[in-house]
Amino acid sequence: MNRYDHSKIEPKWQKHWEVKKLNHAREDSTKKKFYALIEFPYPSGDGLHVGHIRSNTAMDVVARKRRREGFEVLYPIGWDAFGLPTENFAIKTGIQPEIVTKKNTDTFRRQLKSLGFSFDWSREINTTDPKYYKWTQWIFLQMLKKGLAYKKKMEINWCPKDLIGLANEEVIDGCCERCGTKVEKKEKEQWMLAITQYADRLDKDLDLVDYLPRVKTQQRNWIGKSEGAEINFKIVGNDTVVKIFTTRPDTIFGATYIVLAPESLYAQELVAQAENTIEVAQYIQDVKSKTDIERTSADKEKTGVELKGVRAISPGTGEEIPVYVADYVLAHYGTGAVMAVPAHDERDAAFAKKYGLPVKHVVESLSTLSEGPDAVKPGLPFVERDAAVCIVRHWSEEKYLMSFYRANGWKGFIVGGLEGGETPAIAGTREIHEESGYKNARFVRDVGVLHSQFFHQVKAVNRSAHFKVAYFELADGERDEMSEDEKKLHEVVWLSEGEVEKAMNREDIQLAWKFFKKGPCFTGEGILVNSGKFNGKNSTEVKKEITESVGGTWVTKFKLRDWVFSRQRYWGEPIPVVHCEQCGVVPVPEKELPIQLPKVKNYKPTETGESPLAAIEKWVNTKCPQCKGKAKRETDTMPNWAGSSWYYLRYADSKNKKEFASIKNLKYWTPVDWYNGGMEHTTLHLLYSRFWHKFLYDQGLVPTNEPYQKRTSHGLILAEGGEKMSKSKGNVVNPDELIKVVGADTLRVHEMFMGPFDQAIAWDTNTIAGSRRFIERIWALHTKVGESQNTQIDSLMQKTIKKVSTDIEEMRFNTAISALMIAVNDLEKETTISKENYEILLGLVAPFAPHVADELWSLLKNKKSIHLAPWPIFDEKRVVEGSGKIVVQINGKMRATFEAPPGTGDKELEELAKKLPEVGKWIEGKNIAKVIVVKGRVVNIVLI
RNA sequence: GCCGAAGUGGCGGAAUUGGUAUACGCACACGACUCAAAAUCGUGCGGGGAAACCCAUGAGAGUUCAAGUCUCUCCUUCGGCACCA
Repeated sequence: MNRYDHSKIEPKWQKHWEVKKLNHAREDSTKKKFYALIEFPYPSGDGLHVGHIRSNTAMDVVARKRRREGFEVLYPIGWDAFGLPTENFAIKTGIQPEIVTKKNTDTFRRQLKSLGFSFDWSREINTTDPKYYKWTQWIFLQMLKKGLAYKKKMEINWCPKDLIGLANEEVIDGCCERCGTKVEKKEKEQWMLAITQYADRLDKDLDLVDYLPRVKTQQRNWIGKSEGAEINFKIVGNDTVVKIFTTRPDTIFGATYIVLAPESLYAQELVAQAENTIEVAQYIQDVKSKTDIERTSADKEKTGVELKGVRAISPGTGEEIPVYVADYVLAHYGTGAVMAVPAHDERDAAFAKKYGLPVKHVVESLSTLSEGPDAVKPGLPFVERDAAVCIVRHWSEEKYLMSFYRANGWKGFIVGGLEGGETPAIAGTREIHEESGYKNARFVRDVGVLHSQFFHQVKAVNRSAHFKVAYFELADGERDEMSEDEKKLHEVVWLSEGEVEKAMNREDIQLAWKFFKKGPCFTGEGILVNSGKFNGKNSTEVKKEITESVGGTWVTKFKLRDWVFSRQRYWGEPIPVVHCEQCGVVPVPEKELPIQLPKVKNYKPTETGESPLAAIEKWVNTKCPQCKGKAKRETDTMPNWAGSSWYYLRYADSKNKKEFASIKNLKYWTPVDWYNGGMEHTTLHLLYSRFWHKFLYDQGLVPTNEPYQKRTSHGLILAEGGEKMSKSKGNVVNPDELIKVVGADTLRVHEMFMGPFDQAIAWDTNTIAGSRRFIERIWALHTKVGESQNTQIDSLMQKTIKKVSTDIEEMRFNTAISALMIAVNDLEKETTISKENYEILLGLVAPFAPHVADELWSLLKNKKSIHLAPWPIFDEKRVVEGSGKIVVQINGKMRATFEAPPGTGDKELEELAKKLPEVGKWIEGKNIAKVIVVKGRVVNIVLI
């Protein structure tokens, strides 16, 4: 056999591995286990995507390496087969989803097998198999039992033309994806899962697992934990109390009104008490009829309406303040009501500005310089001083007067002390004249107040300055000469807005400018004022104290919302409950599971928006398990996230008829050691399955707190133009064709070599030739195997073992292949290669190109598969120290290289370097300041 | 707006973690083989320059004997979240 023919080799070895059950995982093994997992595919009609191949190959490489390292490896596969595309296909064609699913999974199975993935096919699962979804339903019942599943009225997206409820992803720009009709909102009772009860643990336990940092942060942001205070605001004249949530209880003395979310219970309750009930009710109605996009679009102007005659008592000041209903407050977060502090919250500021509401400042900024010559000197006392900061506009141009102080390099505005209770208007006018000579400055307005602590170099004291920022305009350019003293201290310049922003080099001055340009809304930490007994204190430090003083409580809130678990669809797991006229919602007894999907003729939802199951009377009408009276089955089905929330557990014991998986098997296999999947699943699937797992853990049904020990993510493969691959764009790459032409091994190698595994990359069919050549070269090398002794080659192969081994662990597959290519290039130059070195090469290539590796391995008269051979072990003793090439730098620039035996002393290297002619011409007649020698690598000669 | 990742040849991308920038592959050019082509093999391949050398890792500063790598500022691109009080 001489020619490399992938079309013969690949099916041959695939069959061989299957017959020998090479990839079957055994839980009775005495070996240490390793559970490798990829996200099981949705078997779409498009067939396998090159993206699937990328992540499957990656974990296949890891799994194959682990087996050879002596682990008992579970690398399973199955089908996440419930879902919309199949159902929509059924609606359109009338073909049963089961039949479509069967056809699609057959295609996927054939394709995956043709790629030689080392899946344990004996554990194959399918979420649409009643033997599987029996347990999905069973887990739901356990949640129902524990009160984690409940019903709630929710709004769904409703297409009035297709008469169908739409998932969010089916709504494009507020319109139905398929018919373009504007989507309406419709209220429906929906099943919910209380994932929020696990919010804190889902956040905290991220500390226990080894996930990609970006996965962790994305989950943390999604969960959105934040701490704050709940504080009651009494409504004047009756018993109503509005509880608000705030993370800034320290600003409570600045609350000038409160705001209720339109959908909140508070709004519903208080609308009747308002003098303008009709107006408010109309506003609430208007908000409801808006689409999500209209409501949340980027920088939409805030709207709202006052509840006239309704007043709340601010618990800090005891003052009566107005009550508004406005859609910038969300009903589902916090308590659905907020106190508005326009002085210290940007949103409240915008709203207050629009509706002319009062602004009360209660926190003043305090910046303390801690770096540079003006940094506060510890130990020195502070000298307090009131001062005006003067922002001065040019008389004819859009320019502002800045003052550059010579002593400390401070670039700011003209500052002058306020003597004996002066106003900034008076003091400012005087100081502008004194410091710049300009005579006709006119005070326009106060801008804001801020405090600053720094070391005053001229006065040699720590200064605690209270800056009152004021805005002036010059009437004309009339000016006196600046005094010599002033000229020594600073110079004044006119700068445009952009130049001002670039020039300012102190935090306090930047804030002064921000107040001037954008209004004095200050959202930072600072000193309290106008806050009764809390005046002068640090705003952050007294948060809890203030909360307590107004009778509030300190609480933790989450952005995460409960999971809407109902779908008004056919192709999903039926929710296993019945609705009894007598007993209400009754769970189906566990022994009656699974509740199977009945066969139907029409897969379209009913006109009332219920799932098509509602039309199957024989199925719907049933008896109540409790009272045996008339009852109707729940016709909602589960979302396709349900089956995928626990599938990794089923793999541990996929044939079990008594339990979803035996605890014995779970104890052996779980947690999943390494789970690779897409970033797009970070906040849904990954979080949902962590939630289910924790629930099962709490019931004692699984042995671990977390399902996945390690989580990594692959980058997407895009079409050649860089867009997403999609059937509609016609840019999908067909793997069958590629496998036929270049072979599975080449395709696998190519996908690993394309680029960094975790980054998105555009497909490029042209470059695949390089991967094919690589394999052909490995093939050709087998004719060179013979007697050979070459320590250089031995060393190279040892280094390659090390590089490939660590690169696989870090998922740097592209550089692993690159190292193998380098090895092949060097081996090609030899006339003979030792069997040992060739076997090392094959051993390292095997996880990437398993078929050709096994074929060549057998040509070397090995009886057992290469995939049963131990993973090559790096032997440091056989590594020959590098050739001893030393780089000579002059002032850090490479000028020459020379050879020196490894272990040459530093001094000797220096002397050798100096003797080189290329070096001599640089150092001749120059003084050498010093010479730096990096052991065995660099000699850097530094000239003066 | 906030959070995260990244900017290196014609292209995909390397760089022992601060020590020869452009490994490996693709494309391209030339040569060998061939009647010819493909395949294969060999050589070359960041820019400027005859050369000595000089310039180059998004831009600008800084630290260092030495910076793609560290620090700061800015620009661009891609992801995620988006009125979360």
